[in-house]
Amino acid sequence: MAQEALQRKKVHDSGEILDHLLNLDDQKRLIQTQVEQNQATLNARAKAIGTAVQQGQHEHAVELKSEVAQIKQENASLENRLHELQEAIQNQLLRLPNLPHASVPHGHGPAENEVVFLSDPSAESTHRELPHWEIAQQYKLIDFELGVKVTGAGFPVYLGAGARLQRALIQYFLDFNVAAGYTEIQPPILVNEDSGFGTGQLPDKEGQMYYVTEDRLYLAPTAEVPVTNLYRDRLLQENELPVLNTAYTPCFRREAGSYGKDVRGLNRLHQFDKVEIVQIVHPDHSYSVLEKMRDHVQSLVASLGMPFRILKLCGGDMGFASALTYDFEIWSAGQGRWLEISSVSNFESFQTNRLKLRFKDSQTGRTRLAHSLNGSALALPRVLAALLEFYTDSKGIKIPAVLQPYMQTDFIPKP
RNA sequence: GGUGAGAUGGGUGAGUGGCUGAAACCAACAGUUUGCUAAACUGUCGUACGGGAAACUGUACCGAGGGUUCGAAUCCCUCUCUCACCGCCA
Repeated sequence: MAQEALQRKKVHDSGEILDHLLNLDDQKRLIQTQVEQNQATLNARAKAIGTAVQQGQHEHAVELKSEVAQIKQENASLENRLHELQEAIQNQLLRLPNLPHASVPHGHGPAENEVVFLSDPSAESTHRELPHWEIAQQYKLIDFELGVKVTGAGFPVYLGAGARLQRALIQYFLDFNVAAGYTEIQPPILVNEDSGFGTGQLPDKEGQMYYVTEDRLYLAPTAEVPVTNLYRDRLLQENELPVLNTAYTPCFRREAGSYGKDVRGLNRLHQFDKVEIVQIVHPDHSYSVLEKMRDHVQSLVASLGMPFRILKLCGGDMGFASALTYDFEIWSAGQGRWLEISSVSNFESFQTNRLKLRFKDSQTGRTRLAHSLNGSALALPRVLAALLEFYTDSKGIKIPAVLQPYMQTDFIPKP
């Protein structure tokens, strides 16, 4: 069953890996039993020596000591082997992706994703003259060249109304999330190695993250990492669930090896802004919560008034840690293509297992792993791209109604 | 960067070699009692892994890793982190 599920996530040698794991586990158990039996004997002997010495039976004590020495020696090599096996199992396990939910479509890539919502059947026939990078230049909203000078490609500089538009989007998104019950968080943007493992970026995405060698810290690729890790090593009471957090952070991605028109303008950046929502919930409710998060993001995207669609990702296109993912794509009217602006996922216990994030089940009294979910609400650059393309006409840029209070205007006239 | 102190269960916090998986208190849970709430009383109450159908039982864990010892939360070494004071600084 696990093998079939793994194959859906494009783990081709899943059979081998699982056989190997099961084999390792059998060996481990066998040796663990032996080691523990020996240790039980040692513990008993230690006690016996104690009483023997107290009662002045020194010869008996000496006898016992030599016996202990022998068992210890025997156990040393067994323990070494046990540690080796445990490490091997851990390494294998860390490299195994989360299993997809039963409803996840089969498939290898974007072509097999399932469109589950389309805001407007004629979306793809919506065309505008200019791509956003030309609008941004004309209106002096973004200067890509300046960013290259200061840092490098993929680090745009937002200017004037462009900068204000960024701030308006961030604030609107945060306010929208807070109104839905999310608590706003301002987390650190640099995270340590443990946090990277906690949410599953490590070891899977080593090399995708910027790394500060001097202090051994990673630049967060998404607020998901610091915000979810807030709850690492926590044992929550059941009544503390669900946890709803939202956070705005810049996000940093190295994204090596990408080039061409797919990455022009705001399509793909090394630094970008994103407002994230994170929930930590009772495992029995995580899928109904996922649907609620999907609805929440849907109404947020819809409020911007542009064509968009929702995809249920197929196994091959899903992330390492996810069990079920909905992607939101907005129509880029100037480029004639869909752009991903949000990804909403249920990670089930994949992250919480690594995080040791548990709660006390009030019915059974047992500790159980919570489930974690997150989603973008929303990622800025492609929203801005689509917005500029969709709302610009020969006279200027119309500001969508929901952003007008933050922009303090409804229109940016053509210069 | 310098100096000093520290790291124990959900929390506070005792514990300097065997009687400590760990006192006490708080929180939590179950029950008793008073009409509800509150209070009081009684009891339960760490985690992981192994064995067992289960009752239960074995092992490990007192920041992490090593060492001394028959025996380590307790002694020694290394590392990490936290706190305080000083220096520097938005």
